Amino acid sequence: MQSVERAVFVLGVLGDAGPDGLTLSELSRALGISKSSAFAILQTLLGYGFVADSGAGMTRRYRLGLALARLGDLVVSQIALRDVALPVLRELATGTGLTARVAVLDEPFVVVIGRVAARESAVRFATNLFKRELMHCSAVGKAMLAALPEHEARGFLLQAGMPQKTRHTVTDIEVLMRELADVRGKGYAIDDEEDGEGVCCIGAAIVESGEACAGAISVTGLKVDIPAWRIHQIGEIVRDHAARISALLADSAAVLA
Amino acid sequence: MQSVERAVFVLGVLGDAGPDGLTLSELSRALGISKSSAFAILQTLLGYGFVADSGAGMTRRYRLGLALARLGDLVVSQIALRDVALPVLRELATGTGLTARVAVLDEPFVVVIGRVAARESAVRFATNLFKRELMHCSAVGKAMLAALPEHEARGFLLQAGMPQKTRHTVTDIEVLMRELADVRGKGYAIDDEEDGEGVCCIGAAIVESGEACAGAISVTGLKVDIPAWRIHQIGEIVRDHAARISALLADSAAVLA
DNA sequence: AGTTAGTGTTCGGCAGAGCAGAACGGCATC
DNA sequence: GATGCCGTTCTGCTCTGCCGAACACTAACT
Repeated sequence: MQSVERAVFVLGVLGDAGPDGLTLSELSRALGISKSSAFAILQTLLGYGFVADSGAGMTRRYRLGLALARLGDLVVSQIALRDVALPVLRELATGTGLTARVAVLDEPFVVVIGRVAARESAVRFATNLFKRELMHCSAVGKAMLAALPEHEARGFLLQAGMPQKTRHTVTDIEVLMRELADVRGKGYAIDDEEDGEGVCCIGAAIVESGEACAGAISVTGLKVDIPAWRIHQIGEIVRDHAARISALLADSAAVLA
Repeated sequence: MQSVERAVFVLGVLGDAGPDGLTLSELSRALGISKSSAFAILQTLLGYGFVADSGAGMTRRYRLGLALARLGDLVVSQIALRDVALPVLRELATGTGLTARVAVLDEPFVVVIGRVAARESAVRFATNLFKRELMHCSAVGKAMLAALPEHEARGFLLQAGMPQKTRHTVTDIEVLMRELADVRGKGYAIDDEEDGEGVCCIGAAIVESGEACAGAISVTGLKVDIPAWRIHQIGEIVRDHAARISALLADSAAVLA
């Protein structure tokens, strides 16, 4: 569906453009389509608030509209896991002094849906929320892969690919599958500078009442702040908090039933 | 642009449908279009994460996807006013014991972009964030209307209409314009059960360094908790907090320049 | 088991939606 | 005044995206 596809691209480009937005001509050039086509799409999206125009006379600029904020808020509020996990994450963050995060599966990717920064953390981990991230080089991703049936895990890795993000990234699928067996044994996964240089994460999966994997949590810190001897200790803490979230999730599901 | 319009409608009904989503047939009936058309649109949106499918074999269910959360988050983060206002709103909420909110103008409507609930508030004001609301029956709306040039204010009211939401709603434009003159004099606007029965709001506009109106803030409480003699006192507090936000906003703009 | 009503998915043919390109009217800057 | 570049409008051609029907399948009754 070409026309819808183009509309999606428009939103993507406007999103990257920042608060000042783009002019029609810039947009049409960025998309490689004619001005008139871009104009028609913009007018439609404008009518429903998906884009907004800074109506300053001529050389009007277009940016993302508030209707997207509304829909986005709706999506977030529909994720039961988020509300359940955030209070526990706060404890986890203060307990370990690290930044804590929750993520869910978005078919071949993981998406971080919540974050609690550590009070004392010197560094801000400004990872962008709600963005699709690769599974093979993050603690949440590997924790989920380990919790999934093996053929599904393989399928996701094949779909998304395993690009080398740092020199520590595991790019061989068989090596990773062996690591996942180890993760299953220990109950937590480690990302040792595999996504970002100098950054280390430890994560554990959340399982929905014996069923499928519902998500995962992790703590993030600088490699310097996480010496080898603390890893196992932190791993067990993360695993236990994940288990508590799993239990809470089962309870809240039971209330609804 | 019909095709894009339909895609927007798809997102709209999926949003209303809740976390469980809809099946393809339900969706096509709700939209009044053929199954095959709805299918094509869904496949396109699915590819970019705007919708997600609970891939359970047959009778697959579609719901809003996380890409919308990403874009929504982007939109929110692009609103400079929000970050500036929220700390001040916290003070306002604790100071008055009422729920505080920030809103911006979305051409003929207002949109609440932030909220700080009062600690002790017995009632939860679960007004939905980021939703377009009418200007003529809210404190933030009237505060903005008063801060705008009169012809613009009239234009917005005509575009959006002035439906009667409660028996206290002002539905006559001339009556409202006279009230706006009073608002300009006092520096704050009152919504006295004009939007919801028993609910009372007091708001003030935020002006961007002498320029156009950048937004507005308000406090919300039950009519019972806001006796007549407190209104003026609260109004002045709200006005002063709005002025502080205006000043902070000018500072942050100056830093960028 | 057989029937029926529901599902999601695919295919083809027709029509009109949406494409590009050119033309128009304003606002700048040179 | 001339020259770019802006957003917007128009027109005709073409290919997109529409619908209806057919298909594979599940689930619930009979």
